[in-house]
Amino acid sequence: MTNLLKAPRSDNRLQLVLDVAARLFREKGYHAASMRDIAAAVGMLPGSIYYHFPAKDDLLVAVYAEGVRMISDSVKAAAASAKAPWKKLEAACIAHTEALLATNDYAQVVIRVLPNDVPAIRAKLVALRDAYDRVFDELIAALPLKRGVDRHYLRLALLGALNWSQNWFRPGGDTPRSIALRFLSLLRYSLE
Amino acid sequence: MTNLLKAPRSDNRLQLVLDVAARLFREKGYHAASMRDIAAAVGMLPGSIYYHFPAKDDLLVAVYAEGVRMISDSVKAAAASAKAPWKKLEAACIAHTEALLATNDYAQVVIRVLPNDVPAIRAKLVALRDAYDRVFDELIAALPLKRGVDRHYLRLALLGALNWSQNWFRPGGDTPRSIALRFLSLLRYSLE
Amino acid sequence: MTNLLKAPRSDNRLQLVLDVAARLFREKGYHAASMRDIAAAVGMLPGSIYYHFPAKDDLLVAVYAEGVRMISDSVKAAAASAKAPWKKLEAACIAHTEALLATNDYAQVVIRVLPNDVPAIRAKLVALRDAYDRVFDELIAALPLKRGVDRHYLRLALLGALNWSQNWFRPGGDTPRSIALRFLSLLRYSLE
Amino acid sequence: MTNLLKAPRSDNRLQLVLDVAARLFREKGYHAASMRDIAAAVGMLPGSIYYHFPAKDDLLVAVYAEGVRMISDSVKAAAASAKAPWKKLEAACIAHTEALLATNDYAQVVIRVLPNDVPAIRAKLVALRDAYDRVFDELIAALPLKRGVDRHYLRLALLGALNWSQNWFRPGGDTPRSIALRFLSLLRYSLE
DNA sequence: TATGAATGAGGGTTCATTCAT
DNA sequence: GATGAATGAACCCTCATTCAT
Repeated sequence: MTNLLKAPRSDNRLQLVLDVAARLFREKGYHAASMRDIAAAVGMLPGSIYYHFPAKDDLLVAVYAEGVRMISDSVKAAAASAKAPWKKLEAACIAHTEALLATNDYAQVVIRVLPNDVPAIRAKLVALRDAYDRVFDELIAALPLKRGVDRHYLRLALLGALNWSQNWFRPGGDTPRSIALRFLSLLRYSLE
Repeated sequence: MTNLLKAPRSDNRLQLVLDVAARLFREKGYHAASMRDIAAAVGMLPGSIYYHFPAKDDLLVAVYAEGVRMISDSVKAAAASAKAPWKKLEAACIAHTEALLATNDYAQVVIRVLPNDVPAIRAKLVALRDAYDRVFDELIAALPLKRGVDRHYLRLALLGALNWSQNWFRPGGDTPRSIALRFLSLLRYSLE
Repeated sequence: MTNLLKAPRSDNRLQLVLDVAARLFREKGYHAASMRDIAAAVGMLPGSIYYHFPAKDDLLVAVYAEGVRMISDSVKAAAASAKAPWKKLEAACIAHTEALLATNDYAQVVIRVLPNDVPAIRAKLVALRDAYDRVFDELIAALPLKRGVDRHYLRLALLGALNWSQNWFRPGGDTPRSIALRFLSLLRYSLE
Repeated sequence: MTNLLKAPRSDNRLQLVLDVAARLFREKGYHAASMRDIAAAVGMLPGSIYYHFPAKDDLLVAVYAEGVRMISDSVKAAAASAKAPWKKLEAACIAHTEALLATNDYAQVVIRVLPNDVPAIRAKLVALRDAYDRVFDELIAALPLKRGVDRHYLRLALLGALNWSQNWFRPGGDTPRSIALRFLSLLRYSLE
């Protein structure tokens, strides 16, 4: 007489490990967050994590993947809620920035931890980041722009400026939303 | 014609230590570059580094300080070589980007290693970064801009976009110079 | 007839670590006995000790606590085996001196390693020593003494003389027992 | 044209090194007081000490020897100032205890640092301690005592109790003088 | 006399990881 | 699923000491 509802139970522990890893990778970075730290925060012993993940590397990959999935979903949903191309991009940037600065440990790890920090999985992390960039490529492709504007560089500039905000953002000042709007408007309108 | 003033007694190993540390911090990040790595690359024993720097922390602070000094000098010199405000900013951005992406291990460390990565010296690193930001504040203050343009956010957007380029730049593609020029022009001119 | 309660899963290496630490701290003192020494004598790797004790300090505290417990138990048992106050004290002094000079690594560490040698845990070590002193305070409180005899100083003199014997005792000469008896009799009877 | 009065100058540096070493050995013990600590407190570089002393061991031996000389002189002088044997011993004990607890870094090192702490020079330190014990042997030999009193154990008990006071003495409480007097009187007079 | 610069060994400790239970 | 106990390598750093200058 097996209980069919029991299945999700095991997922919950794994999910908890992942949540904690995401939080600690965000807070301290990859190297400074040790498996011991993570295990302690989960309420497990260090060795027990290895039942769920074969190595620390894999934990980071899993967090990264989840981070990309989450921010991607959230950005896509935001974009879908608007009609006009610029409004879509605007909604996307707001969602992106909010995930990055406030909402979501997973998403923050994707920006905080550099692929170069873990050479063994660099390629995987880069691939995940790249996949996410496609979302913005599409939104930018839909914009009506003056001839000669390089859409590739526009994406690089926009996301670069937003991503870098992780380095100077302090809660209590401007909101992620207003940061996103300001950056967009700097790019959209002529300065002179 | 020997230099009688403060002639260093031996060939300056301290400088070499600093150079090597800058290179390894840039390549691997702070945590992944060990004192053993640095010592080995210098050709010293690990303990010998401590004659020159009391702790790994201090090595990073020294590299950071030197990085800020170098990039700052180079950016100021570039700006001084132009007359018009926009041309000054342009020269500064080019110098900044070149230091960041190609030229200078020290400068690259300032962007690559996050203050948050080393909590014990976070404040020092932030202060050094901030001091550098002032250089751009001045250049931007001199620009003739439309009323309503937020100069603070302009600096954040511009430097953010440029700094983040460390994460996607690959030698052999666009040059640092052209990256700087493209970003500037995206910001300067209306997109539509 | 197996013990179902709290059966230690493997042969208790923690106890072995403690025993070895006690021996080496006694032989060499705290600073001269390295974690590597202790690990080697146990047959472990240095890092493995840290599974059982978070720091060398804690190892010493544990040895000290065990030393105080052991000598305390042994002294109390000896005292309990006699009736008259002076006989009780005599038995206690003999037990104390035997633990100190011959029997017990743990007890010897309590006398050999000075609280001042490890400032970080000085207070803990002093507290443990003080707790032990109480045992003798009680035995001395029960003595029938001439008016005017300071019982506090009597304890200090007696234990001081006995403890210091660690510095001149050589096995093969007078036994701990006879040392204790001689010191006691010097104090008990008039010299002139 | 040499200055004949210059000679003592060089002695002063050596003397300073010795003074500082005595102070630090007393404060921290032998192992915890590093050559760096000593050099820094002298205002020298670590290597410079080796001009005066070939090794740390030798520094300790020198401090020990000086300590024994000083306390010996002081005890002998005190004893010489009294006439009666018991008064001589009393004066000696007071001088001994004052040197031990308050006055003299050198003397304190002789009690604080155990010969066992530095196996390489154990024999030398023991010999120095032993030489000092002779002073008390003579004073005790002169006492008029009841037959059967073991003078050897009397010295061991008396000095043991006094020396151990280093472990419980706190400035501000009883003076070294009164400690010495109390211990002597405990031994001298019958307790019952 | 002393310094500047280093050595070589070893200090305490932490790391990711393993594996029998 | 997880624990208890350990491994082996590496961590940052400090030690007493040396020696050309």
